[in-house]
Amino acid sequence: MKPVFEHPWNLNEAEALVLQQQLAKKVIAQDALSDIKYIAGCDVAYDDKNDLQIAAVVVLDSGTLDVVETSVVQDVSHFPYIPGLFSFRELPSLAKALDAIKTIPDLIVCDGQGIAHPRRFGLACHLGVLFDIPTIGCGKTRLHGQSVVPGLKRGDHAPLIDNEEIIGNVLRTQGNVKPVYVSVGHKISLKTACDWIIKLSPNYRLPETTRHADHAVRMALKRE
DNA sequence: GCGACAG
DNA sequence: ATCTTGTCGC
Repeated sequence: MKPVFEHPWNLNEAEALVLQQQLAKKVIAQDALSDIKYIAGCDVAYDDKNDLQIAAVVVLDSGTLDVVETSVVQDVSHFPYIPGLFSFRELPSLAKALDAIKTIPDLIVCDGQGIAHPRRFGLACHLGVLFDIPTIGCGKTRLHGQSVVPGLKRGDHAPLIDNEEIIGNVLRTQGNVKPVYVSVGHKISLKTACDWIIKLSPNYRLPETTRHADHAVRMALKRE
C-alpha cells in the first residue's frame, strides 16, 4: 500500500515543525471506518550505532487475532529522535514496510501517540493522514497532557487532558497492570479506539498488534 | 533557570 | 529505543 500524497523526509527540525502543523489540520477525530476485517500493528527497532532501523507491519484477522501477513524491512535513520517530532524518525521505514504489505489493513495500531501530542499530531496521526487510513495511537508512556490514575480493573480509564481538552485516555487493559495511553490517530473516535484496544488485549498489557510487531523487529534485529 | 520529554 | 542480573511467579 502507498501513501495518498508525498512530502519530503529530508527536513531539518524547523521545517518538520512547519509541515507538522500543516498536516495536523487534516486529522479527522471521528469514526469514518468501514468493516474492520484486518488490523495491523507496527513497530521499529534500532541497531547499535543507531543509524539503522528495522520496521515491521503485522496484519491480524480482527476476529481471531491470528497473524495473516508480516512485512519486515531495513532502512537508514533520516531524522533524530526529537520528542514531538517522532513520526519524522519512524515513518520513512514504516512506509517502506507498508509498501510491501499485500493485505490492506482497515485499521492500524501505532506504538506511540495520536493526538495526545503538543500539536495534536503524533505518529498515529501522521501515518493515518499520509495513507488515508484509520489509526489508533497506543503508547506505553505519556508524552503530553495530564490525567488522574484510572481504576484498577480491566477497561477502567481516565481522560488525558490538555487545556480543558480531552486528548486521549489512560486505559487499563489488564487488571492491576500499568495502563496504556490511547488517543485518536485518524478517522476514528476515542471511544471506538479504546474498544478496539481492549479487544486486542485479551491477555497482556499491550495489544496483540503491537506485541507481534515488536516481536518481529526484535527478531530481525537479532539476526544482524 | 527548572522540569518534561512517544520510541 | 537500548544497555543489563537476578528474581519472583504461574
